[in-house]
Amino acid sequence: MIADGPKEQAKRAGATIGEFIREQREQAEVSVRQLARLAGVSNPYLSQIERGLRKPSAEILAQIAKGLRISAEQLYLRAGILEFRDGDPELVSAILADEGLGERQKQVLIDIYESFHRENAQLLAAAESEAPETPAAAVDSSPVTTHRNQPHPTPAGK
Amino acid sequence: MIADGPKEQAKRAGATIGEFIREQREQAEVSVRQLARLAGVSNPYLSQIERGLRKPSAEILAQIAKGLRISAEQLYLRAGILEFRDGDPELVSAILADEGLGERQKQVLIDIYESFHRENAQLLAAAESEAPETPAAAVDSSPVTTHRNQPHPTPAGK
DNA sequence: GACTAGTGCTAGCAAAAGCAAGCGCTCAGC
DNA sequence: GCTGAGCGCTTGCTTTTGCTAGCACTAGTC
Repeated sequence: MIADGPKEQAKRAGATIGEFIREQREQAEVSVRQLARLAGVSNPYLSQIERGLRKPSAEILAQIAKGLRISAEQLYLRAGILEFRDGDPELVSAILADEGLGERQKQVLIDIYESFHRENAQLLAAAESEAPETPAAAVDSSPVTTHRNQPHPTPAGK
Repeated sequence: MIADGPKEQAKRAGATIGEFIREQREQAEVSVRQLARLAGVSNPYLSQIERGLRKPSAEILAQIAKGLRISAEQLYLRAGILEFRDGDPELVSAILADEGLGERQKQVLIDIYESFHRENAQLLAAAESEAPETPAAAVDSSPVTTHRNQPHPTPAGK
């Protein structure tokens, strides 16, 4: 499962996963201590993880994911525990092809997906017009801000 | 992600994963030393894992999976690192890989997708229990008659 | 019998993971 | 000024992980 060079992979993963956790934490606008408390890990250890000084176990990653309110798989992917699965170029097509969903459920999912995309695109455009000298920062901060403001649709499809 | 009682879960996982690895090894008719060599871990450590004396990291599990020629995800599931997911694991991966979404938006989509699947599974079960004498009518009225993929994630072995 | 090859496991150790205690710093309030 | 609260990080410790060296045992060959 580990493609090649477990040591190199782990080293790259160490830098990647720590940066990713920090990004998510900053987007959520919580401090190291706050996230550590939410996640149930020690704050020095979280700090070390973010700086790539430690390689956390899957269990710790799951706890951090819980604190960040994201799925553990996302952290596993970036930590190299799971592999990205290529193959589906179009998410909409994949949704439509899923035989475990009713047609209306498919439409609900597609609508939500597309509305997320539209909002992200609008925020990205607005951020670029406001801050043309820092486009990376604008991209990083936009999706979470949008998600916060968007009311959750209830899964009512039948 | 960890459902309940991380300590109890880990303890049960310790017994479960070790027994599972031993079963797979015995089915493959290889010795502890042979599998250890194939997997690139020490044979005493593999023996300890099988007997539940140690809790191996995801990296070690991935190596053992490679030696057993099974997917690492199977071992992760039994070790409690991954949880079973409703629906198509490839669709979940596609959502996670979509770069036009924020991480929390991805989580929202996955949650909704899974809840749809659970609803459909329940409706399918109810339809099958209600209409044993008219199977054709039950098939027509159910939103989804067949589910292509099993709830298990597909093996990612390469 | 001795020897070899293989078996699973014990014991002890080094390295790594994860933690608690505490540091120096910044900021707000008095 | 002082104090308290919060910040991220350092340090040292305990526990856990994963390993090496080696043991006792079995089976086969001479």
